[in-house]
Amino acid sequence: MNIASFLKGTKLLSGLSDGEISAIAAMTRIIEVPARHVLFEEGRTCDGFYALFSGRVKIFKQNESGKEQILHMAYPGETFAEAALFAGGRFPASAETMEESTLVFMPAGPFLERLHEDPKLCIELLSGVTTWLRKLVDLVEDLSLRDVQARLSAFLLRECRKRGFEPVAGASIPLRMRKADLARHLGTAGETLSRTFNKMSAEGILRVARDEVLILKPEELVRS
Amino acid sequence: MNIASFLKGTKLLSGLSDGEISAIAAMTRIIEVPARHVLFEEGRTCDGFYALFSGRVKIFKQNESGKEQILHMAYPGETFAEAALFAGGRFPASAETMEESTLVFMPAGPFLERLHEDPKLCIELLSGVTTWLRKLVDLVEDLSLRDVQARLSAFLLRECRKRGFEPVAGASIPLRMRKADLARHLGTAGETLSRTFNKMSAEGILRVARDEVLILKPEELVRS
DNA sequence: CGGCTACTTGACTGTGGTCAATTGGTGTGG
DNA sequence: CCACACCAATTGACCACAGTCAAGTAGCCG
Repeated sequence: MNIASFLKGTKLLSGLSDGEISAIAAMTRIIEVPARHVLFEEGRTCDGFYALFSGRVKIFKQNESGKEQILHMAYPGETFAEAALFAGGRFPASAETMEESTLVFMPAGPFLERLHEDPKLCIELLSGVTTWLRKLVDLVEDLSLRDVQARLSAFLLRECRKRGFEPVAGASIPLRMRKADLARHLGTAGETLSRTFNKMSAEGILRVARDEVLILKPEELVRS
Repeated sequence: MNIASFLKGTKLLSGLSDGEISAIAAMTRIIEVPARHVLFEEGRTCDGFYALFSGRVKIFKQNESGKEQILHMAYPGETFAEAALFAGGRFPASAETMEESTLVFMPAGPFLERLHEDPKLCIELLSGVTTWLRKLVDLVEDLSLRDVQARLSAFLLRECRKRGFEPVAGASIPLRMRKADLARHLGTAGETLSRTFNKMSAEGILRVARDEVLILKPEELVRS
Protein backbone atom coordinates (compact mmCIF):
# COMPACT_ATOMS: atom_id res chain seq x y z
CA MET A 1 0.00 0.00 0.00
CA ASN A 2 0.98 3.63 -0.45
CA ILE A 3 0.92 5.04 3.06
CA ALA A 4 0.82 8.69 2.07
CA SER A 5 -2.21 8.37 -0.16
CA PHE A 6 -4.01 6.22 2.40
CA LEU A 7 -3.36 8.79 5.13
CA LYS A 8 -4.60 11.55 2.89
CA GLY A 9 -7.86 9.64 2.66
CA THR A 10 -8.44 9.76 6.43
CA LYS A 11 -10.63 12.56 7.70
CA LEU A 12 -7.99 13.67 10.16
CA LEU A 13 -5.32 14.32 7.56
CA SER A 14 -7.37 15.08 4.46
CA GLY A 15 -6.90 18.84 4.81
CA LEU A 16 -3.12 18.72 4.66
CA SER A 17 -0.84 19.39 1.70
CA ASP A 18 1.11 16.62 -0.02
CA GLY A 19 4.30 17.85 1.63
CA GLU A 20 2.79 17.70 5.10
CA ILE A 21 1.34 14.28 4.44
CA SER A 22 4.60 12.76 3.31
CA ALA A 23 6.37 14.26 6.32
CA ILE A 24 3.86 12.51 8.50
CA ALA A 25 3.86 9.28 6.49
CA ALA A 26 7.60 9.04 7.04
CA MET A 27 7.04 8.73 10.79
CA THR A 28 4.65 5.82 10.64
CA ARG A 29 4.97 2.09 11.01
CA ILE A 30 2.73 -0.56 9.46
CA ILE A 31 1.25 -3.16 11.76
CA GLU A 32 -0.42 -6.38 10.67
CA VAL A 33 -2.26 -8.30 13.36
CA PRO A 34 -4.66 -11.24 13.58
CA ALA A 35 -8.23 -11.14 14.89
CA ARG A 36 -8.74 -10.67 18.64
CA HIS A 37 -5.39 -8.94 19.00
CA VAL A 38 -5.16 -6.37 21.82
CA LEU A 39 -3.79 -3.07 20.48
CA PHE A 40 -3.82 -1.31 23.83
CA GLU A 41 -5.40 -1.56 27.24
CA GLU A 42 -7.14 1.07 29.32
CA GLY A 43 -4.74 2.91 31.58
CA ARG A 44 -1.57 2.13 29.67
CA THR A 45 0.61 5.05 28.66
CA CYS A 46 -0.22 6.18 25.15
CA ASP A 47 2.73 5.87 22.81
CA GLY A 48 0.97 6.88 19.63
CA PHE A 49 -2.24 6.54 17.68
CA TYR A 50 -3.61 4.45 14.83
CA ALA A 51 -5.19 4.64 11.42
CA LEU A 52 -7.06 1.55 10.29
CA PHE A 53 -6.26 0.38 6.78
CA SER A 54 -8.19 -2.86 6.69
CA GLY A 55 -10.10 -5.00 9.17
CA ARG A 56 -12.16 -3.84 12.14
CA VAL A 57 -11.31 -2.62 15.63
CA LYS A 58 -13.50 -2.22 18.70
CA ILE A 59 -12.78 0.38 21.37
CA PHE A 60 -14.34 -0.56 24.66
CA LYS A 61 -14.49 -0.44 28.44
CA GLN A 62 -14.88 -3.41 30.73
CA ASN A 63 -15.72 -3.80 34.41
CA GLU A 64 -14.41 -6.30 36.94
CA SER A 65 -17.22 -8.77 36.32
CA GLY A 66 -16.50 -8.82 32.61
CA LYS A 67 -19.36 -6.72 31.28
CA GLU A 68 -18.26 -4.79 28.24
CA GLN A 69 -19.37 -1.46 26.76
CA ILE A 70 -18.22 -0.80 23.20
CA LEU A 71 -17.49 2.90 22.78
CA HIS A 72 -16.75 2.76 19.11
CA MET A 73 -16.41 0.35 16.24
CA ALA A 74 -13.68 1.52 13.86
CA TYR A 75 -13.75 0.72 10.14
CA PRO A 76 -11.08 1.23 7.46
CA GLY A 77 -10.10 4.85 6.91
CA GLU A 78 -10.72 5.88 10.51
CA THR A 79 -8.14 7.07 13.00
CA PHE A 80 -8.41 6.40 16.73
CA ALA A 81 -6.66 7.11 20.03
CA GLU A 82 -5.55 10.55 18.82
CA ALA A 83 -7.09 12.06 21.91
CA ALA A 84 -5.13 9.84 24.27
CA LEU A 85 -1.97 11.73 23.33
CA PHE A 86 -2.97 14.71 25.45
CA ALA A 87 -3.67 15.54 29.06
CA GLY A 88 -2.08 12.69 30.85
CA GLY A 89 -1.29 10.51 27.89
CA ARG A 90 -3.06 7.36 29.02
CA PHE A 91 -5.58 5.37 27.04
CA PRO A 92 -9.03 5.87 28.57
CA ALA A 93 -10.28 2.61 27.02
CA SER A 94 -9.03 -0.59 25.43
CA ALA A 95 -8.81 -1.57 21.76
CA GLU A 96 -8.90 -4.98 20.12
CA THR A 97 -9.11 -6.15 16.53
CA MET A 98 -12.23 -8.07 15.54
CA GLU A 99 -10.75 -9.41 12.33
CA GLU A 100 -7.31 -9.73 10.86
CA SER A 101 -6.31 -6.09 10.40
CA THR A 102 -3.68 -3.80 8.96
CA LEU A 103 -2.99 -0.52 10.71
CA VAL A 104 -0.75 2.47 10.37
CA PHE A 105 0.78 3.37 13.70
CA MET A 106 1.85 6.94 14.38
CA PRO A 107 4.34 7.29 17.26
CA ALA A 108 3.48 10.04 19.74
CA GLY A 109 6.84 11.83 19.92
CA PRO A 110 7.44 12.83 16.31
CA PHE A 111 3.76 13.57 15.79
CA LEU A 112 3.54 15.94 18.74
CA GLU A 113 6.66 17.78 17.58
CA ARG A 114 5.16 18.17 14.16
CA LEU A 115 1.92 19.37 15.78
CA HIS A 116 3.66 22.34 17.37
CA GLU A 117 4.84 23.53 14.00
CA ASP A 118 1.71 22.86 12.03
CA PRO A 119 -1.34 24.88 13.11
CA LYS A 120 -3.44 23.41 10.34
CA LEU A 121 -2.83 19.89 11.59
CA CYS A 122 -3.64 21.12 15.06
CA ILE A 123 -7.02 22.48 14.00
CA GLU A 124 -7.81 19.28 12.13
CA LEU A 125 -7.01 17.30 15.23
CA LEU A 126 -9.15 19.61 17.31
CA SER A 127 -12.13 19.02 15.10
CA GLY A 128 -11.44 15.30 15.13
CA VAL A 129 -11.42 15.16 18.92
CA THR A 130 -14.57 17.25 18.98
CA THR A 131 -16.32 14.71 16.79
CA TRP A 132 -15.41 12.05 19.35
CA LEU A 133 -16.83 14.24 22.04
CA ARG A 134 -20.16 14.51 20.26
CA LYS A 135 -20.23 10.78 19.77
CA LEU A 136 -19.75 10.23 23.47
CA VAL A 137 -22.39 12.76 24.42
CA ASP A 138 -24.76 10.83 22.16
CA LEU A 139 -23.79 7.61 23.88
CA VAL A 140 -24.46 9.12 27.31
CA GLU A 141 -27.81 10.30 26.06
CA ASP A 142 -28.60 6.82 24.80
CA LEU A 143 -27.58 5.08 28.00
CA SER A 144 -29.18 7.48 30.41
CA LEU A 145 -32.26 8.81 28.66
CA ARG A 146 -33.44 6.16 26.23
CA ASP A 147 -34.70 2.61 26.57
CA VAL A 148 -33.27 -0.20 24.46
CA GLN A 149 -35.77 0.16 21.63
CA ALA A 150 -35.05 3.87 21.32
CA ARG A 151 -31.31 3.20 21.34
CA LEU A 152 -31.66 0.63 18.59
CA SER A 153 -33.77 3.04 16.56
CA ALA A 154 -31.22 5.82 17.02
CA PHE A 155 -28.46 3.44 15.97
CA LEU A 156 -30.27 2.42 12.80
CA LEU A 157 -30.97 6.03 11.89
CA ARG A 158 -27.32 6.96 12.42
CA GLU A 159 -26.22 4.03 10.26
CA CYS A 160 -28.56 5.23 7.50
CA ARG A 161 -27.15 8.74 7.56
CA LYS A 162 -23.58 7.47 7.76
CA ARG A 163 -24.26 5.73 4.47
CA GLY A 164 -25.53 8.96 3.05
CA PHE A 165 -29.25 8.40 2.76
CA GLU A 166 -32.22 9.52 4.80
CA PRO A 167 -34.25 6.66 6.28
CA VAL A 168 -36.87 5.57 3.75
CA ALA A 169 -39.19 2.56 3.75
CA GLY A 170 -37.45 -0.38 2.14
CA ALA A 171 -33.95 0.76 3.00
CA SER A 172 -31.62 -2.07 3.95
CA ILE A 173 -28.97 -1.51 6.59
CA PRO A 174 -26.04 -3.92 6.88
CA LEU A 175 -25.16 -4.46 10.54
CA ARG A 176 -21.44 -5.07 9.96
CA MET A 177 -21.08 -6.82 13.31
CA ARG A 178 -22.43 -9.75 15.26
CA LYS A 179 -25.62 -9.13 17.14
CA ALA A 180 -23.90 -9.78 20.45
CA ASP A 181 -21.48 -6.97 19.65
CA LEU A 182 -24.25 -4.65 18.59
CA ALA A 183 -25.81 -5.35 21.96
CA ARG A 184 -22.61 -4.43 23.78
CA HIS A 185 -22.46 -1.32 21.64
CA LEU A 186 -25.97 -0.34 22.70
CA GLY A 187 -25.18 -1.07 26.32
CA THR A 188 -27.50 -4.06 26.62
CA ALA A 189 -27.45 -7.85 26.54
CA GLY A 190 -27.72 -10.05 23.47
CA GLU A 191 -30.95 -11.57 24.71
CA THR A 192 -32.56 -8.19 25.18
CA LEU A 193 -31.53 -7.05 21.72
CA SER A 194 -33.01 -10.21 20.25
CA ARG A 195 -36.32 -9.58 22.02
CA THR A 196 -36.34 -5.94 20.93
CA PHE A 197 -35.82 -6.92 17.30
CA ASN A 198 -38.71 -9.36 17.70
CA LYS A 199 -41.01 -6.76 19.14
CA MET A 200 -40.23 -4.25 16.41
CA SER A 201 -40.70 -6.90 13.74
CA ALA A 202 -44.07 -7.79 15.24
CA GLU A 203 -45.04 -4.13 15.08
CA GLY A 204 -44.04 -4.06 11.42
CA ILE A 205 -41.38 -1.43 11.97
CA LEU A 206 -38.58 -3.50 10.49
CA ARG A 207 -37.50 -6.93 9.32
CA VAL A 208 -34.33 -8.66 10.48
CA ALA A 209 -32.11 -10.87 8.38
CA ARG A 210 -28.86 -12.51 9.45
CA ASP A 211 -26.67 -9.49 9.02
CA GLU A 212 -28.90 -6.72 7.81
CA VAL A 213 -32.05 -4.88 8.80
CA LEU A 214 -34.83 -3.85 6.46
CA ILE A 215 -36.60 -0.64 7.42
CA LEU A 216 -40.35 -0.75 6.92
CA LYS A 217 -41.68 2.20 8.91
CA PRO A 218 -38.97 4.84 9.15
CA GLU A 219 -41.35 7.29 10.82
CA GLU A 220 -41.70 4.90 13.78
CA LEU A 221 -37.93 4.81 14.18
CA VAL A 222 -37.75 8.59 14.32
CA ARG A 223 -40.60 8.75 16.82
CA SER A 224 -38.83 6.59 19.39
CA MET B 1 -12.98 42.41 38.06
CA ASN B 2 -9.84 42.30 35.97
CA ILE B 3 -10.74 40.09 33.04
CA ALA B 4 -7.19 39.38 31.93
CA SER B 5 -6.02 38.12 35.30
CA PHE B 6 -9.17 36.07 35.75
CA LEU B 7 -8.71 34.44 32.34
CA LYS B 8 -5.09 33.70 33.14
CA GLY B 9 -6.38 31.74 36.13
CA THR B 10 -8.43 29.36 33.96
CA LYS B 11 -6.79 26.09 33.02
CA LEU B 12 -7.46 26.68 29.36
CA LEU B 13 -5.52 29.94 29.16
CA SER B 14 -3.01 29.57 31.98
CA GLY B 15 -0.18 28.61 29.65
CA LEU B 16 -0.35 31.81 27.59
CA SER B 17 1.80 34.91 27.84
CA ASP B 18 0.42 38.20 29.18
CA GLY B 19 0.33 39.60 25.67
CA GLU B 20 -1.72 36.70 24.36
CA ILE B 21 -4.04 36.90 27.33
CA SER B 22 -4.77 40.56 26.93
CA ALA B 23 -5.39 40.09 23.21
CA ILE B 24 -7.98 37.50 24.13
CA ALA B 25 -9.41 39.48 27.01
CA ALA B 26 -10.11 42.33 24.62
CA MET B 27 -12.52 40.13 22.67
CA THR B 28 -14.70 39.14 25.60
CA ARG B 29 -17.96 40.39 27.01
CA ILE B 30 -19.09 40.13 30.62
CA ILE B 31 -22.49 38.60 31.29
CA GLU B 32 -24.38 38.76 34.56
CA VAL B 33 -27.40 36.53 34.84
CA PRO B 34 -29.84 35.38 37.55
CA ALA B 35 -30.33 31.81 38.72
CA ARG B 36 -32.10 29.39 36.35
CA HIS B 37 -31.07 31.39 33.32
CA VAL B 38 -30.64 29.41 30.09
CA LEU B 39 -27.24 30.15 28.54
CA PHE B 40 -27.75 27.93 25.51
CA GLU B 41 -29.85 25.04 24.36
CA GLU B 42 -28.83 21.80 22.72
CA GLY B 43 -28.78 22.03 18.95
CA ARG B 44 -28.45 25.82 18.74
CA THR B 45 -25.58 27.19 16.68
CA CYS B 46 -22.60 27.90 18.88
CA ASP B 47 -21.63 31.56 18.81
CA GLY B 48 -18.87 31.39 21.39
CA PHE B 49 -17.85 29.86 24.68
CA TYR B 50 -17.84 30.79 28.35
CA ALA B 51 -15.62 31.13 31.40
CA LEU B 52 -17.42 31.12 34.73
CA PHE B 53 -16.34 33.88 37.11
CA SER B 54 -18.84 33.34 39.91
CA GLY B 55 -21.93 31.20 40.48
CA ARG B 56 -22.61 27.72 39.17
CA VAL B 57 -23.69 26.32 35.80
CA LYS B 58 -25.05 22.90 34.89
CA ILE B 59 -24.51 21.36 31.46
CA PHE B 60 -27.12 18.75 30.71
CA LYS B 61 -29.21 16.72 28.30
CA GLN B 62 -32.94 16.18 28.53
CA ASN B 63 -35.35 13.77 26.84
CA GLU B 64 -38.92 14.36 25.68
CA SER B 65 -40.41 13.15 28.94
CA GLY B 66 -38.34 15.60 30.94
CA LYS B 67 -35.74 13.29 32.40
CA GLU B 68 -32.44 15.08 32.78
CA GLN B 69 -28.83 13.89 32.72
CA ILE B 70 -26.28 16.38 34.03
CA LEU B 71 -23.06 16.04 32.04
CA HIS B 72 -21.07 18.53 34.06
CA MET B 73 -21.39 20.95 36.90
CA ALA B 74 -19.19 23.99 36.29
CA TYR B 75 -17.66 26.02 39.13
CA PRO B 76 -15.81 29.36 39.07
CA GLY B 77 -12.59 29.32 37.06
CA GLU B 78 -13.83 26.73 34.57
CA THR B 79 -14.44 27.22 30.87
CA PHE B 80 -17.12 25.35 28.96
CA ALA B 81 -18.56 24.92 25.44
CA GLU B 82 -15.10 25.36 23.87
CA ALA B 83 -15.60 22.11 22.03
CA ALA B 84 -18.87 23.23 20.47
CA LEU B 85 -16.92 25.68 18.30
CA PHE B 86 -15.71 22.91 16.02
CA ALA B 87 -17.09 20.28 13.71
CA GLY B 88 -20.54 21.55 13.03
CA GLY B 89 -20.62 24.34 15.56
CA ARG B 90 -23.74 23.32 17.41
CA PHE B 91 -24.09 22.86 21.15
CA PRO B 92 -24.41 19.15 21.92
CA ALA B 93 -26.10 19.90 25.26
CA SER B 94 -27.84 22.69 27.14
CA ALA B 95 -26.51 24.98 29.87
CA GLU B 96 -28.34 26.77 32.66
CA THR B 97 -27.19 28.74 35.70
CA MET B 98 -28.04 27.26 39.10
CA GLU B 99 -27.32 30.47 41.00
CA GLU B 100 -26.89 34.12 40.11
CA SER B 101 -23.70 34.02 38.01
CA THR B 102 -21.14 36.17 36.29
CA LEU B 103 -19.51 34.85 33.14
CA VAL B 104 -16.99 35.93 30.55
CA PHE B 105 -18.27 35.26 27.07
CA MET B 106 -15.82 34.69 24.24
CA PRO B 107 -17.31 35.18 20.75
CA ALA B 108 -16.48 32.41 18.30
CA GLY B 109 -15.31 34.48 15.34
CA PRO B 110 -12.41 36.45 16.82
CA PHE B 111 -11.32 33.50 18.93
CA LEU B 112 -11.12 31.13 15.97
CA GLU B 113 -9.10 33.68 14.01
CA ARG B 114 -6.72 34.02 16.90
CA LEU B 115 -6.52 30.23 17.13
CA HIS B 116 -5.11 29.94 13.61
CA GLU B 117 -2.26 32.23 14.52
CA ASP B 118 -1.49 30.85 17.95
CA PRO B 119 -0.34 27.21 18.02
CA LYS B 120 0.17 27.31 21.77
CA LEU B 121 -3.45 28.29 22.33
CA CYS B 122 -4.41 25.54 19.95
CA ILE B 123 -2.54 22.89 21.94
CA GLU B 124 -4.03 24.17 25.19
CA LEU B 125 -7.46 23.89 23.69
CA LEU B 126 -6.69 20.42 22.45
CA SER B 127 -5.75 19.27 25.90
CA GLY B 128 -8.84 20.96 27.33
CA VAL B 129 -11.14 19.14 24.93
CA THR B 130 -9.34 15.91 25.68
CA THR B 131 -10.05 16.34 29.37
CA TRP B 132 -13.72 16.64 28.51
CA LEU B 133 -13.44 13.48 26.49
CA ARG B 134 -12.04 11.56 29.45
CA LYS B 135 -14.77 12.90 31.66
CA LEU B 136 -17.39 11.64 29.26
CA VAL B 137 -15.76 8.24 28.93
CA ASP B 138 -15.93 8.03 32.72
CA LEU B 139 -19.58 8.95 32.64
CA VAL B 140 -20.31 6.25 30.08
CA GLU B 141 -18.46 3.76 32.24
CA ASP B 142 -20.53 4.81 35.23
CA LEU B 143 -23.84 4.60 33.43
CA SER B 144 -23.20 1.37 31.62
CA LEU B 145 -20.96 -0.67 33.87
CA ARG B 146 -21.64 0.39 37.46
CA ASP B 147 -24.66 0.29 39.73
CA VAL B 148 -25.80 3.35 41.64
CA GLN B 149 -23.75 2.60 44.75
CA ALA B 150 -20.57 2.21 42.71
CA ARG B 151 -21.30 5.45 40.86
CA LEU B 152 -21.78 7.31 44.10
CA SER B 153 -18.55 5.86 45.47
CA ALA B 154 -16.68 6.86 42.32
CA PHE B 155 -18.14 10.35 42.57
CA LEU B 156 -17.04 10.75 46.17
CA LEU B 157 -13.54 9.53 45.39
CA ARG B 158 -13.26 11.95 42.48
CA GLU B 159 -14.43 14.81 44.70
CA CYS B 160 -11.75 13.90 47.25
CA ARG B 161 -9.00 13.94 44.67
CA LYS B 162 -10.32 17.13 43.09
CA ARG B 163 -9.81 18.74 46.49
CA GLY B 164 -6.30 17.43 46.55
CA PHE B 165 -6.39 14.71 49.17
CA GLU B 166 -6.54 10.96 49.02
CA PRO B 167 -9.62 9.44 50.64
CA VAL B 168 -8.95 8.90 54.33
CA ALA B 169 -11.29 7.91 57.16
CA GLY B 170 -12.84 11.03 58.65
CA ALA B 171 -12.57 13.11 55.49
CA SER B 172 -15.52 15.39 54.93
CA ILE B 173 -16.71 16.09 51.40
CA PRO B 174 -18.98 19.06 50.69
CA LEU B 175 -21.58 18.13 48.10
CA ARG B 176 -21.92 21.63 46.63
CA MET B 177 -25.30 20.82 45.13
CA ARG B 178 -28.74 19.64 46.11
CA LYS B 179 -29.16 15.91 46.39
CA ALA B 180 -31.70 15.90 43.59
CA ASP B 181 -29.07 17.40 41.31
CA LEU B 182 -26.43 14.96 42.44
CA ALA B 183 -28.88 12.22 41.51
CA ARG B 184 -29.33 13.65 38.01
CA HIS B 185 -25.57 13.89 37.78
CA LEU B 186 -25.24 10.20 38.63
CA GLY B 187 -27.96 9.29 36.17
CA THR B 188 -30.46 8.16 38.80
CA ALA B 189 -33.51 9.40 40.69
CA GLY B 190 -33.46 11.36 43.92
CA GLU B 191 -35.30 8.58 45.74
CA THR B 192 -32.75 6.01 44.68
CA LEU B 193 -29.87 8.21 45.78
CA SER B 194 -31.52 8.67 49.15
CA ARG B 195 -31.87 4.91 49.59
CA THR B 196 -28.29 4.34 48.52
CA PHE B 197 -27.01 6.86 51.06
CA ASN B 198 -29.09 5.04 53.67
CA LYS B 199 -27.70 1.67 52.79
CA MET B 200 -24.12 2.90 52.88
CA SER B 201 -24.71 4.65 56.19
CA ALA B 202 -26.14 1.44 57.61
CA GLU B 203 -23.02 -0.40 56.48
CA GLY B 204 -20.91 2.21 58.25
CA ILE B 205 -19.19 3.32 55.06
CA LEU B 206 -20.16 6.97 55.40
CA ARG B 207 -22.34 9.46 57.24
CA VAL B 208 -24.54 11.98 55.49
CA ALA B 209 -25.25 15.49 56.68
CA ARG B 210 -27.35 18.11 54.93
CA ASP B 211 -24.74 19.21 52.44
CA GLU B 212 -21.67 17.12 53.15
CA VAL B 213 -20.60 13.51 53.41
CA LEU B 214 -18.29 12.09 56.04
CA ILE B 215 -16.14 9.21 54.85
CA LEU B 216 -15.77 6.42 57.42
CA LYS B 217 -14.46 3.46 55.42
CA PRO B 218 -12.55 4.75 52.38
CA GLU B 219 -11.42 1.23 51.49
CA GLU B 220 -15.05 0.22 50.95
CA LEU B 221 -15.52 3.11 48.55
CA VAL B 222 -12.55 2.05 46.49
CA ARG B 223 -13.74 -1.54 46.45
CA SER B 224 -17.05 -0.72 44.78
C1' DC C 1 -22.91 -35.87 9.15
C1' DG C 2 -21.05 -33.88 13.28
C1' DG C 3 -19.69 -30.13 15.83
C1' DC C 4 -19.28 -25.34 16.61
C1' DT C 5 -20.94 -20.85 17.12
C1' DA C 6 -24.44 -17.38 16.93
C1' DC C 7 -28.75 -16.55 17.98
C1' DT C 8 -33.31 -17.24 20.01
C1' DT C 9 -36.69 -18.31 23.48
C1' DG C 10 -38.45 -19.10 28.11
C1' DA C 11 -38.67 -18.41 33.02
C1' DC C 12 -37.19 -15.90 36.74
C1' DT C 13 -35.14 -12.11 39.36
C1' DG C 14 -33.45 -7.71 40.74
C1' DT C 15 -32.29 -3.04 40.33
C1' DG C 16 -33.97 0.98 40.17
C1' DG C 17 -37.83 4.17 38.49
C1' DT C 18 -42.43 6.18 39.66
C1' DC C 19 -46.05 7.92 42.43
C1' DA C 20 -47.75 9.40 46.62
C1' DA C 21 -47.58 10.45 51.36
C1' DT C 22 -44.72 12.05 55.17
C1' DT C 23 -41.03 14.22 57.53
C1' DG C 24 -37.90 17.83 58.42
C1' DG C 25 -35.68 22.05 58.05
C1' DT C 26 -35.74 27.05 56.95
C1' DG C 27 -37.46 31.40 56.51
C1' DT C 28 -41.43 34.62 56.98
C1' DG C 29 -44.86 37.08 59.18
C1' DG C 30 -48.19 37.79 62.77
C1' DC D 1 -41.83 33.09 69.95
C1' DC D 2 -44.83 30.39 67.60
C1' DA D 3 -47.61 29.22 63.38
C1' DC D 4 -47.47 28.60 58.82
C1' DA D 5 -45.81 27.81 54.26
C1' DC D 6 -42.52 26.10 51.27
C1' DC D 7 -39.12 23.17 49.49
C1' DA D 8 -35.88 19.42 49.90
C1' DA D 9 -35.39 15.01 51.34
C1' DT D 10 -37.10 10.71 52.88
C1' DT D 11 -39.92 6.61 53.11
C1' DG D 12 -43.15 3.18 51.49
C1' DA D 13 -45.53 0.50 48.01
C1' DC D 14 -45.58 -0.97 43.57
C1' DC D 15 -44.07 -2.11 39.04
C1' DA D 16 -41.45 -2.47 34.69
C1' DC D 17 -37.50 -2.86 32.09
C1' DA D 18 -33.95 -5.35 31.31
C1' DG D 19 -30.27 -8.70 33.03
C1' DT D 20 -29.21 -13.62 34.01
C1' DC D 21 -29.30 -18.43 33.54
C1' DA D 22 -30.46 -22.33 31.06
C1' DA D 23 -32.23 -24.83 27.33
C1' DG D 24 -33.19 -25.11 22.61
C1' DT D 25 -32.69 -23.93 17.51
C1' DA D 26 -30.57 -22.54 13.26
C1' DG D 27 -26.94 -21.88 10.26
C1' DC D 28 -22.20 -22.78 8.76
C1' DC D 29 -17.91 -25.21 7.90
C1' DG D 30 -14.92 -28.91 7.99
